[in-house]
Amino acid sequence: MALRADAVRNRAAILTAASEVFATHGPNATTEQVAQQAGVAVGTVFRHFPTKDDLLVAIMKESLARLAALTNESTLATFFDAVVDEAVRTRMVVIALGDSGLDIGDALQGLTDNVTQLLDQAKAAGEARPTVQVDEVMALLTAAAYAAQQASWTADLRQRTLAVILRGLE
Amino acid sequence: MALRADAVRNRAAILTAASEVFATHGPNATTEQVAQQAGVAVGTVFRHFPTKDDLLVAIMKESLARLAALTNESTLATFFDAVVDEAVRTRMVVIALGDSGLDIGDALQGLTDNVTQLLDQAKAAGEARPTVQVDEVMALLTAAAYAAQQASWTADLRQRTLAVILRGLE
DNA sequence: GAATATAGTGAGTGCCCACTCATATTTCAA
DNA sequence: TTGAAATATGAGTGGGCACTCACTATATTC
Repeated sequence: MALRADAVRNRAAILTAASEVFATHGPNATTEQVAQQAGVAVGTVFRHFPTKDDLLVAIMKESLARLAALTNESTLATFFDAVVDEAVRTRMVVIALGDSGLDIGDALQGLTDNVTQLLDQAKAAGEARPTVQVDEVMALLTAAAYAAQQASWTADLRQRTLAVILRGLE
Repeated sequence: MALRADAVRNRAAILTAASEVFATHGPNATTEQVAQQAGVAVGTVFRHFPTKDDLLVAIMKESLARLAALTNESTLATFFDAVVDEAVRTRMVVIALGDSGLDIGDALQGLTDNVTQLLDQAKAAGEARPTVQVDEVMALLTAAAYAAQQASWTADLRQRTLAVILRGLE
């Protein structure tokens, strides 16, 4: 057998709790806080994720996977929106897309692959000029995600800022 | 009199040291590291800047002031470049432009004022459409500064990414 | 060149937090 | 049902780091 029933349950609870706690208090939130939110002792958290960084990596990968899954049903424009949404909600993608020193290379690569397809479609639809490369798009996604974190961002400012970027890609 | 000669000297040394240390090791660098780099004891650092945050605020303000001074001799395009430069060099502007919880509101306001003028000039020169507002520009500056921090950014990627943003403003 | 205020020193203090481990509890196979 | 393997528990440990303070050193004033 693989994993005891309670272990499965707790692992899930910890991941959920970690998402909420880190989203609310940022990556400096305590492992203790996560444990409490999950209704579990600290030791349990560390059994499942030997390191706080492991926990961070886990939820960042979840986040990236969620975004990668979205590319199927998105245009470049709606995807930018989705990334910003996710960034605001989880506060983690930003670090993920960015340079965090954490090892999420593979998940990032997966996302990049999907964005490449999205970009190709956009080019075909005349929404992106042919000379645009994926790395620019990834860079702009990171940038948008980060900037969107500002407390001062209204829905309006967000819309206008993304509009500038999208117009720039055309 | 205001400040003893050695105090003036040390204060300057501490600021310089702090810039270097934080630029190299990020904002989590130790106050002890700063002291060493400045050739001074920790106590001295704390005499001048009662809090580590005070020190961070001080060098961020320097950075922002440096940028504000640049707006006179810049176009919108060269200013974007300058901001990215400063971001890469100091690693601090990013936090400054962003939402750090630190109190730099006034310095940010000063910068915003200058950028407003820059934007007006750009509009007059036909380099920015009249509907663009300053807050978008500030947001895009923040975004660019952050994205530029990625280790993976080559000069080429940077040029292409900024080009997209600038084209979007037109 | 004292006298006094001002500044510098750095070992020490307390706090926070990631991580451990001896012990208690739960699951599950037989 | 039972017992051994897997998990959970949470008080404790260690280390890092911001910040202090009793004391020493230096600058300035007259």
